[in-house]
This record gives sequence, C-alpha cells and structure tokens, in this order.
Amino acid sequence: MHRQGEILAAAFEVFAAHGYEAARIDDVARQAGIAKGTVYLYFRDKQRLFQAVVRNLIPKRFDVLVKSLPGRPAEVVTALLSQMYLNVVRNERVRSIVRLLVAESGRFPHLAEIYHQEIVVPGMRAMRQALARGMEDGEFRESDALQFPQIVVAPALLALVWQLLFADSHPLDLETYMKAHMEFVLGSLERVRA
Amino acid sequence: MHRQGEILAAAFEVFAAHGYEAARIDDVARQAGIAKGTVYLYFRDKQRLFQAVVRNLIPKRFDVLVKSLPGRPAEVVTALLSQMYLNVVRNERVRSIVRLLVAESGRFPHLAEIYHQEIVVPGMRAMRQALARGMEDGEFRESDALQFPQIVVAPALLALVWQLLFADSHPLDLETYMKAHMEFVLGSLERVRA
Amino acid sequence: MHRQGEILAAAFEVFAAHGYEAARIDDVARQAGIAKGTVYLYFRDKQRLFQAVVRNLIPKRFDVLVKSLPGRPAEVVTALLSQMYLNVVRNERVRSIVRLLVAESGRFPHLAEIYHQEIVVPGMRAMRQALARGMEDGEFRESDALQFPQIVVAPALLALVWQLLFADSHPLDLETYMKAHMEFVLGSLERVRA
Amino acid sequence: MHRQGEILAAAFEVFAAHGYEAARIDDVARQAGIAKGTVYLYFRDKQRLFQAVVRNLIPKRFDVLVKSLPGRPAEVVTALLSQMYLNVVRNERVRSIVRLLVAESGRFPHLAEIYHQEIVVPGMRAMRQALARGMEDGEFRESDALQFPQIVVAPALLALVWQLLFADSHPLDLETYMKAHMEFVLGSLERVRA
DNA sequence: CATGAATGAGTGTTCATTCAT
DNA sequence: GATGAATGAACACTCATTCAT
Repeated sequence: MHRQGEILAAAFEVFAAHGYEAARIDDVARQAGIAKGTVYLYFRDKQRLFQAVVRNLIPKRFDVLVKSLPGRPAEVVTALLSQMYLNVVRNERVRSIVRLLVAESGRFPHLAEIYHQEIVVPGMRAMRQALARGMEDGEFRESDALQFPQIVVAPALLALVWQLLFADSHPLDLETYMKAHMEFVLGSLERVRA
Repeated sequence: MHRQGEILAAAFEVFAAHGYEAARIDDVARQAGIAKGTVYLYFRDKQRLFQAVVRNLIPKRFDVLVKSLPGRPAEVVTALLSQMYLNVVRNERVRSIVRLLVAESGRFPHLAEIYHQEIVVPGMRAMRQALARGMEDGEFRESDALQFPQIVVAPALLALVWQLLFADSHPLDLETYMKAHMEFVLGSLERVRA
Repeated sequence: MHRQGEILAAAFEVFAAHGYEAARIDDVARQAGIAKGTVYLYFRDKQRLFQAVVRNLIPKRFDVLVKSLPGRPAEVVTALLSQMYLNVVRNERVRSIVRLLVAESGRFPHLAEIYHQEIVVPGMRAMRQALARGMEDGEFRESDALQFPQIVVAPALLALVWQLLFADSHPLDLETYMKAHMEFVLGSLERVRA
Repeated sequence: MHRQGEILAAAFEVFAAHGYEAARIDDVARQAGIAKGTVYLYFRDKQRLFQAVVRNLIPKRFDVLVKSLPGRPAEVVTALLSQMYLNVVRNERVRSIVRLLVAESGRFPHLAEIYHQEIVVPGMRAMRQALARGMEDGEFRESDALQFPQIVVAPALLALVWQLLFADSHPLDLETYMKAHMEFVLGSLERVRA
C-alpha cells in the first residue's frame, strides 16, 4: 500500500498543523497529490484516518531502543535521557504527536491509551530497571524515584512542551538544558557527592 | 459587564470541552442562557471570544502568590511546589487551559506568549530566587538549576499532562507523587545528605 | 409556522417531481425562495422533511367526506365513486402522493401504513356500509363485494395509475370511463336488471 | 452475450430494491460478481442500463399468452383474469416492474409507453375480444366494458398495488379476493342471473 | 440591549464514470 | 475483454455571522 503510506504522511502534516477538527480532507488530498475521493478509498472516514495517522506514528520496536543499555547505572540513566532528547524532544514529529494527543485525547481516548502501553510503559520500565540496578549496586541511594520514574524524565517532557508553546519567542538552549537536567538527576540519585 | 463575564465563563467550558474548532457558539450561548446573537454583542467573532476567554483565565495577581514566601530555602521550594500542585495540577480549570494552549498555540501564538509573561516568568523568578537564596545561605549546593528552574518544577507539569492523557485509565496518586517529587528535588539541591 | 408551510409546499413539488432520492434540498429551498440552511431550521434532515411532506398531505377529516351520504344505496355507491374521481383520480396532488407512496414505501414503510389507516380504512368502511345497506334493503344481491369493497373501487385506482403512466401518450376519457365504471359496478350489484 | 444477461439480472434486483436513483452501480457489479468497470463495457451509463433492464423484462411473446383461449366467453374471461393473478399479481418481479414504472415514469416516459404497447394493448385486446364474443353470443349483456376492458381487470391491479404498499401490514388473501373479483365481474357481464 | 430566524460558504462523504494496466 | 484504482462533481448538512424586530 504505497498510496496508503502517502496519504498517512500527508494527513499527519495536516493534522499536526491544524488539529483534528480544523484539518481538511481536501488539504490532505492536495498534500498527497491525489483527489479527495481517493482518500476515502483507503480510509472510511476522517476519524479512522486520524486514528491511523496517530497509530502509524508509534515506533514499531520502541522497547528495543530503551532496553538493556550497557554501562554503569549512571551512564544508563544518562543514555536514556540522551535518547529521549534526541528522539523525543528534538524530533518535531514527536512534538506534533504529543500536541495531537493532548489536544484530542478527549475525542480519542484510546489513542492516549495506546501510547501509554507502547511508549510510556516501556520507557518507564527501562528507567525503573536502571534505577533499581543503581540501588542494588549501591551507586544510587534509595528513593521513591523507583516508584515514579516519571520524575526523572519530567524535565525532558517540560522541554518538549516548552518547545511547543514558546519555541518561537523563547527557545530553549536544549544542549545546556539537557546537561543541567542530567546533572540535577544524578545529583539526586547518586549516593556520594563532593 | 456582568453579561460579558457570564459569556466568558460559558465559553471557557465549551472551549475546554471541545477545543477551539469543535466549539459551537450555539453551545456557548445555551450554556450562558442567552441567545446566540447576544454573544456577538460582546465579542466581534469566535477568535476574539476565544482569546478573551484564555486571557481572562490568567490570575490577576499570580506573582503575589509565589513571591516572598517566608522560611528556609528548602521550605520555600517545598511551598512553591505545594502551591503548584494545589493550584495547577489539581485544578481542572488549569489543566484545561494547558490543554487549550498546547492545542491552539499554533493558531494563537500570542496566547502562549501572554502565559509566558504572566505565569511562567514570575513562577520561574520566584523559584530562582528561592534557589539563589539557598545557595547563598550554603544550604543548597551550586548547580545549574539556577539557570533552569523549570527542571525543579518539571515533575509537576508531567503530572498535569499525565492527568490530561491518562486520568481515566491510569490515574496518578498525586499525594505520593508530590512527596516523591519534593524528596527528589531536595535530594539534588541540598548540600548535606546522610 | 408560515415558513414551515411554505417549505412543505415547495418540498412536495420537488419530491413529487423527482422522487425522494433525486430530490435536492437546494431545489426545495430555491422553490421556497429561501436559503438552503433555512430548510434545516424547520426539518432535521431530508428524511423527516419527506415524511412531514407526505403526512401533511393527508386530508384532516377525510372520513367525514365519505360518511353518511344520503340516498338510496345505489346512489350512495355512485356518489362515493364520484367523489373518488373528483378528489383522487382528477387531483394531481393525490396522484403524486400515490406515486410517492408506491415509489418510496420500501424506504418509508410506515407512510403507507398511515395512509392505510387514514384513507384506505375509512374509505373501505364507507363503501362497505353502502353495500351492506343495499343488501339489507334488497336492492343489491348478496355478494363477496362486501368482503372486498376494494373491488368496487378498483377501476378508479386503475384510472389513477393509468394517468400516472400514460397521461401524455394515451389519456383516459375520465368522464366516459367513470360512467362505464359505475354502470359496470351497479350492473353487478343490483338485483334486478332489464 | 451471456455476461450482458447477468448484468441485466443483477441490475434488475438492485433497481427493484432501491429505485433508480438509490441504486448503486457498485451493487450491480457486486451482485453480478464482476468489477464495476465491466458494467460500462456493456452499458454506456446508468440510464441506459436502467432502460435495458426494464425493456428486458417485457415478455417476448406476451400476446400469445392472452390470445385465442378456448372455451365459452365466461371461461375465457375467467382464464384471462386467472393468468393475470398468476403472472402479474403473484409475481414479485412483475410487482417490482410496476413499482419501477410508477416511480420512474416521470424520468423515463418512453418506458411506460413501451409497456403500454407491449403489455397493456395486447392484454386489453384479448379481454375486449372475449367480451365482444360474449356479447355476440348473447351470453354477455351489452355494456361499455367493451370500451374500457381495463374496468374488468382493475381489481387485479388494485391487488398488485395493495401488495406493494401493504403486503407486510395488511396482506390480501389473494385466493379469496380473486374469486370475489371473478364473481363480481361475471355478475356484471352475464345476462341471466338468479 | 437582546433576540433568533435567516443566510450561504464550507465540509465530509458518495458515487457515476474513466482509463491505465 | 476485464479490472479496480482514481477522479471530481455533487449533495446533505453545519455553523459562524448578520440583522430586522
């Protein structure tokens, strides 16, 4: 289905640019270089097109990316966060997905659910494993971060949302921000500090 | 303008429930208990109504809330975060505003800008002051958190977004989460640790 | 609801001319001299408009027309048939209704049902009464026509259908036809014949 | 053209079920087990397909059926009516044709004309001959039924229309109805009666 | 000020028809 | 001949906006 892929790509751009309601099937078709009716050969209606678009953006083997990184726990945590900045915060597509999910999760509740299962849960599992290993090894002190690995990752999400809202007027120096984030996180996790 | 306030209140509910595009002026009028035409006596068009709604939701004296809290720096930081959970994360109205801002910041870029000025900047200033005082006092170690006070607050934003996306299927235990957040933050900031 | 009546009148013309599917709401609006959207202020959708049109065409007090005609049974029968030719066969509106009912009874089964109750049943009751009286009086011989008064009326329906199908190419001389119909019916009913 | 016949058969079912406008070429193709484009190899467009369908349903040698039935005039009349109930009223295909003709004769006036020539005229001729023979023989009294043989047949048409409109809610006992019809007709035609 | 009937441009969706394979 | 993907005109229906009352 080459056509289907083209339509999904075009639809993603239009939905990302305008949101679900304001997106025009006409624009999707034009963007894909096809006639409006053709869209309906591949997707029954606008809702299914939207859902297909969002589902299609889920990385197929996301868990692989975050699993079994080698190195000392601190390095693993750093590497996970690095990956997150590289693949999530800096990735405009991903930012658009987050925007769409936030905007439309009221209308399409199960889409958020899918992302929870496919992205959030594996991501949290990986981070939790790294933290647990650090504590077992004695490198990290005991803390509730194990229960809420989200807390460790939160600054990356904030950066993402910041870019969504303020990229134009108040862009974030992501490089420096990321380093500060890592330093802050390790500062809280690591047992010994100068 | 009592009437105007009623319209704004009604419009907020409708916009919050459906987003800008899907919101119906008809619903706003019905919600306000007036005729549809009356809305147009107070607002030139839907765009201005929306902007007025969002602007209207900015707390008038927000900076007061976050300024000059008494106590030791650690207590100030904790108090600031507490306030954030109380007034932001747990407040459904605020969650809706964030959702609207994320969803519509593409269409209304200056709205995000307003919130940056009125909310984000004062909030960051307060947090930065508390951190700076802690470092001056020697209670907090030196860190880049001063440059990016967002990092300290980030877990609260994550909690807010989490509630937006997963409140139904995977609600967060906010009380415990907040405590973990504070412990994590102080763990990173404070100089001495057992 | 003056407007509603105008729309119903316009809609009847359009539906009668083209049938349900081929009728265009645009044409209804144009025929009524209003904007398309206005139609939807009075009727939720095309289906309800159609049903309202058809229901609206049912004579309010049809049963009155056919009840208690004075005179000898043969005269009553003749009068009933006369009325049928005047009000049904010769009436273009009624012909259109019959066409619509035949055409769309598959799509709107309850419309036929309504006409059965409101028109067919009262009409048959009147004719049956006249026949019964004739038999009681000894003017009419006993026959199964009592069980099926439709048979007595059938030639009028045939004339109606004939006009629908062949009015242009092979119009019926209704005056003569009606007389032949009456003579034929009385010829079968009346006991004594020269 | 075996293929053409299959398409015509499929198209008849679809047109009969939904009427001209609501019929979908897609459904015709699916019903015929072929691709949609194939329909257009055999018929230039939907209109011609419809016309071909309706024309195709005219019995090739209908006049043969109704001509030169042996027996006494009363028997011939009865036989003609019997045939009509058997082949017309009870035949669902024929009922569908009548419905289509009534519904679409506005759009396709010449189709009614064809049926007039091929079916109505021969049918009326046969009935008229039977009546004329009965009068010549002295079995039937003189009447205008000769001029309007439709009158004799009308109850059968009424039964057909009745089935179209009320088959589900108020079905007709066709057997009894037909006998009443015949009795009524002969009662009017025959010279001598008890 | 307030109303709500009226408007008509705009949108999602359908479907007869075409045509490259 | 046969296919079925592609087209795009057309239609039902919506809704922001206007305005006479």
